[in-house]
Amino acid sequence: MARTKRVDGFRAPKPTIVDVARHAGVSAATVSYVLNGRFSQVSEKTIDKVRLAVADLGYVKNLTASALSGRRSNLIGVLLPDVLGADSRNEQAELNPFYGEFIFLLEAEARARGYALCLYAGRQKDAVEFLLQRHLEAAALIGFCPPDLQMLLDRKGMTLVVYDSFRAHEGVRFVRTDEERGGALAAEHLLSRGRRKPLFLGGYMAEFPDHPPAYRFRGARKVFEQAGLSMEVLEGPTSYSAGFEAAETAVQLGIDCVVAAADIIAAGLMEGLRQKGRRVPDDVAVTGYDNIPISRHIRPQLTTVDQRLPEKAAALMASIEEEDAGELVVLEPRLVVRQSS
Amino acid sequence: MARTKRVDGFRAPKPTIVDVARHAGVSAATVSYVLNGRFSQVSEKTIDKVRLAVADLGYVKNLTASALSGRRSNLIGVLLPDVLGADSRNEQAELNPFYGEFIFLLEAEARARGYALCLYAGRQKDAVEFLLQRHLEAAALIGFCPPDLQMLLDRKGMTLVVYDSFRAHEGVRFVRTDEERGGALAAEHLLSRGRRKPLFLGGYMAEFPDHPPAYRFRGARKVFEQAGLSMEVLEGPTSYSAGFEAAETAVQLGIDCVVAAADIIAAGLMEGLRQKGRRVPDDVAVTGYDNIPISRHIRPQLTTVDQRLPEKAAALMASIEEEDAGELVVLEPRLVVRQSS
DNA sequence: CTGAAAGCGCTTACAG
DNA sequence: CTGAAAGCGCTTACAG
Repeated sequence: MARTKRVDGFRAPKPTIVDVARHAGVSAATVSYVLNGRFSQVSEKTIDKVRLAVADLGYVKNLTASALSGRRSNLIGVLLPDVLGADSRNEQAELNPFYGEFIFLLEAEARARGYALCLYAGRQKDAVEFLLQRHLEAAALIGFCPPDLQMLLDRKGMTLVVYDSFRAHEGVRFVRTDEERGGALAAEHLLSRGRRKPLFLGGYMAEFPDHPPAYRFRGARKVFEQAGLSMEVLEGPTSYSAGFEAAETAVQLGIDCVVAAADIIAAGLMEGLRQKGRRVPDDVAVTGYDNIPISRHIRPQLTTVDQRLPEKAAALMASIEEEDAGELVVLEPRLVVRQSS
Repeated sequence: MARTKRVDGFRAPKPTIVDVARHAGVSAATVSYVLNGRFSQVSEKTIDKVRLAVADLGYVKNLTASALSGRRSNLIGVLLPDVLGADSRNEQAELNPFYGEFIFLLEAEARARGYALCLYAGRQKDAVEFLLQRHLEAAALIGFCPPDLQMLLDRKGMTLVVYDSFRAHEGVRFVRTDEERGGALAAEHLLSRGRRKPLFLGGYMAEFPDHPPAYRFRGARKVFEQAGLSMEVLEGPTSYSAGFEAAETAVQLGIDCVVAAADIIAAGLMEGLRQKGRRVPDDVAVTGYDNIPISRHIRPQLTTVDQRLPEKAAALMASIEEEDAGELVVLEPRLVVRQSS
């Protein structure tokens, strides 16, 4: 709208509600009622007149005005981690494929409910301003760990749903998978395959005991401990190269199975093991986590724990929309057995 | 904003420009001038007073109101293909990792210029309504081939930038890579490696002569023809499984190199070839297209053509923002030689 | 069932 | 340099 453009034909000015009202021979208020489905207040005949006028004029409601006049904006803010920026811990600046997939899932859920998504992936300190400025109805925090963002927004009355986080705050909603159960699932599976010398690979358990990898780790450890076994640990970032480089240590440790904190790590590890002449799963059984597409593509195909992304996207939107949604939705992860174990 | 929530403390009402004005002892108009950097119209002393009041009150401008009152919305619509929906031709419903990466790049570019992104990935027929409703300043079309969308929006005065498309429309801007050159790059490389029996794999050249794969195909064919060689063709969707299944035909054809229309196809092909006992690159040299992360991860690492995504994201935003941006920005692709060739 | 009017929070000519 | 006023396009009590 900012820029005027040379137009060969005539520029159709966007009709407003007043134009529709005039065209239909009614008041703007009446048009508004029809538009918003307040049919109890309008006669059938009037409804038809308005609808005809809307069609005739090609009227499209201006949601900006609608939002300003006190109604809902139908916009949901999605706060994403600053993967491209300096905040990121990922030295490769390589994107977890998970995000793209999740954004599409979320968008579809939002659209089905009449919302649109507004993205923000900048620095956390500027996130509040973003959310407050845009008249957003709610915010979904993905991979975001804002220290006081949640309280700040709560004071402004904005609904917040935090995805895949464990930090508990008053009045904030959570959607996540039972990560500990996921780790346990992987461990139980490896045990059932007769593995006895496990290694957990990836994540920063000491530094971020609140992040998913730490939960996966604890879930796996508990299972092995109950079987009288202890699990080695190798911390590291969530990247292919981290997994690749870990192959050497894995070999030195003489382990016979690996619970990787993410598929991408497992993929790197398997290639590293292959180059060292170790066979998967014969010498080392490997499980990943996330069930990203790559896990089906590499050979051997990766056994992994499915995050249930579609269900989580749906739960997230439901949690945003429903007044009485619970404070916490926890979905059960699912083991996907393939060739690597 | 839609929902009222129980708040333990008091709910801080968002201060408005009037509150700031009152606090600073000036008029709302003056506050607006300061907020918008119209400093020539305000004395230094007043500017300070206003700024102080803004800080005191924690004022954040309501961009919805700002947009409505005739100014820019600072919102850009991003139209994505309906990969999850019925429109999609991708039977696996598997997301091209390209999109996630591109969205992040675009968001960063947009943010740096003061815009936010608003996503839409629904049916094409509803896209116009989406764009018109939200008071968007411009739209970026990614993988979208709207028949008359462009003209429709042009009549409404909305800036459009079409990404990776070749359809020429009056007054629409394009950003893309020189796909024909990319195909040529791959072919020249394979020729220089002594390959003489090429196959082009993927895309629907007859059905969609306007889509990138068709251009890549023609670029590659031209190079081989000039060397006196003819190129086999195998059309198909852009998916791992399509590549995997093509391995059989590739072997039957007795070709010694493959120009794949996408990395994901090449990845599937290489695994298929491996299972048939063919070695890459010894028996068959393979090139992909896109340079997605997976191309570095599979073994042998895939030789591919880089799309120059970051540059394209920047060019797209520049094209949206700059009044006098050209109608067409074409970036040169780049060959990335790895192990598969 | 329908409409006149005020208001959402900002911006922008227009006066002064 | 500063402010009063109208307006952006919609919604919502409030009358009738």
